[in-house]
Amino acid sequence: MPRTSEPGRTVSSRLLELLFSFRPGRSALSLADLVRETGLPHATARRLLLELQKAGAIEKRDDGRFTIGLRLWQLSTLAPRTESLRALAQPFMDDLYTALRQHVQLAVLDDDHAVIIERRSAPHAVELVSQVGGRLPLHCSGVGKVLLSHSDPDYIDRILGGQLPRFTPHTNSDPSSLRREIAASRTTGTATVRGELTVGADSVASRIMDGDGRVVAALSVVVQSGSVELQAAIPSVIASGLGISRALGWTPGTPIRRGSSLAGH
Amino acid sequence: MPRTSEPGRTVSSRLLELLFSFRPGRSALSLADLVRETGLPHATARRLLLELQKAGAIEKRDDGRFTIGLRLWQLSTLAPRTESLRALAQPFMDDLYTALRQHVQLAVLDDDHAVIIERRSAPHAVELVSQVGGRLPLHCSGVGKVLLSHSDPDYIDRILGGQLPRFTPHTNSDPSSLRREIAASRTTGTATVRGELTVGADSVASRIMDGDGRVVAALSVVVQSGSVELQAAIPSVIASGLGISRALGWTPGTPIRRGSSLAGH
DNA sequence: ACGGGCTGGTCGTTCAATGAATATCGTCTT
DNA sequence: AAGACGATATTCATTGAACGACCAGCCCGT
Repeated sequence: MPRTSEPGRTVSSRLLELLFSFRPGRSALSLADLVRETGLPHATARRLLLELQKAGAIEKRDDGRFTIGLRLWQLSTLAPRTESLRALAQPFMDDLYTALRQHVQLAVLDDDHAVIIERRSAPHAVELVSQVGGRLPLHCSGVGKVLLSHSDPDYIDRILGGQLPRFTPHTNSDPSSLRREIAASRTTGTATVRGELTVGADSVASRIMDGDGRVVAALSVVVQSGSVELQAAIPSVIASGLGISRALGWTPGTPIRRGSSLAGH
Repeated sequence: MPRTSEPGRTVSSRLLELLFSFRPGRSALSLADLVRETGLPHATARRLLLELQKAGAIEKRDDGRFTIGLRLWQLSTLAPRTESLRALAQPFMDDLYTALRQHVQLAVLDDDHAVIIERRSAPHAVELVSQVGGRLPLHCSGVGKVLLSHSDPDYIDRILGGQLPRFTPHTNSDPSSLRREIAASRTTGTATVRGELTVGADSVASRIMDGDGRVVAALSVVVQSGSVELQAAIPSVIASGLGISRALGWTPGTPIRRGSSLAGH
């Protein structure tokens, strides 16, 4: 007797679950991998994967493993808040990188995390945890604090009231202390972290506004602890952030608004 | 009595059809737009769109229109032949751009087209038809000719035997003439086009090899007709292409193979 | 007030989706 | 060589999830 599956699971949900099984570090998955990941029966997974493949959403490599397809990548270039922002920000990031020779990151808010949408990487600088497309926690990353501090109060409450995992001994996981930091970040438009996410990595971030004054992104520089005086990097990050904001149509007179946090969940 | 729909159309196909309705220039679609585009009934389209939204594949803007979601963009960063290739190629493209101050494009082969996966754009250079994520025809673009010439003979036959649309009076749509060009391109590793795709735009392209000697991409420079002597740009494009190839693990001794054309269809 | 275009929601019918079972292939192990 | 294993393919009777006609608001411009 078939129909063993839990009800409420739609075809679409299974299809999307298969798609989103691909993660950084697990970007080439075999049928068996996907079955393990999703818990779907072989036959079901295979059928759905063939449909995904036919549409070009995924591709099958010579070794039988599946990878994300180029058609899906093309689709993703249509995502707002990435391609246009990236294109505008690139020259500024190049300049900032040239000036400092340190990691430069651009991130936006999504679903309780800061998502890195562009980076300039120094080959021999600190090793970083995440790559383009990766996610950073809001409470202990430079870009995260900046983005969080310019969100809705409700959203801030939810984040600070939830899990605040500690990544290093320096991670600040105290809600009231964080709340003070957030308040300060909202007035200055910047935030700094010292070894809170990765031991030996410090970061300074600054906000980026669109033409309506909404904080839509954050720009940061990550340096090895002690290699560069972080304070000295702040003005350049602020200036570059303002430059990108200007390119987005923002002018110094425009009042700065909280970003529409697109609250996840 | 429902069930009017043509049989053979699966849920998955409808879901993917909705997703792939998003195109450059049509990147924010309302429910009604998507219904028109796909021919699905309102209710069906809405149900599927809600599932896509729940999974984060698409997002709903304040005005009710749907756009590609950030989660989907994150997924796409896992696509092979894009992110890794882009990251490696970027410095070389920067250098080439600095040297020439002209459009620089990086493209790979997919489904009968050359797909642009990265670009450096000169603000005041020729207006180009396509953007990052866009597609170029194989028979009348620089990158297209290079990629085509390093494909399987069967694939070349299929392309040259199919439709060869003419975009300008200079478009070469004669199969036998194109075959000679392709053969030449295969020996030199480069190709030039003069106003074949866009009037007033000339282009020169060079191949890029991976560690196994497979031609996996093509690099091109696009200039306004007459503004720069195209011949003069060729050496720099070749050198940059070789630089990227070296970064991919290729060494001059490695024999050059036809790329695995991932034949569409 | 009215029509047209849009989004949001309901519900009985039915066919596409399901997954246990089986086949097949390649690769180790004994 | 035989057997065990893990993987990818393929089949098919059963059934509940997907379907879409229909209806209800809502916001326009007229």
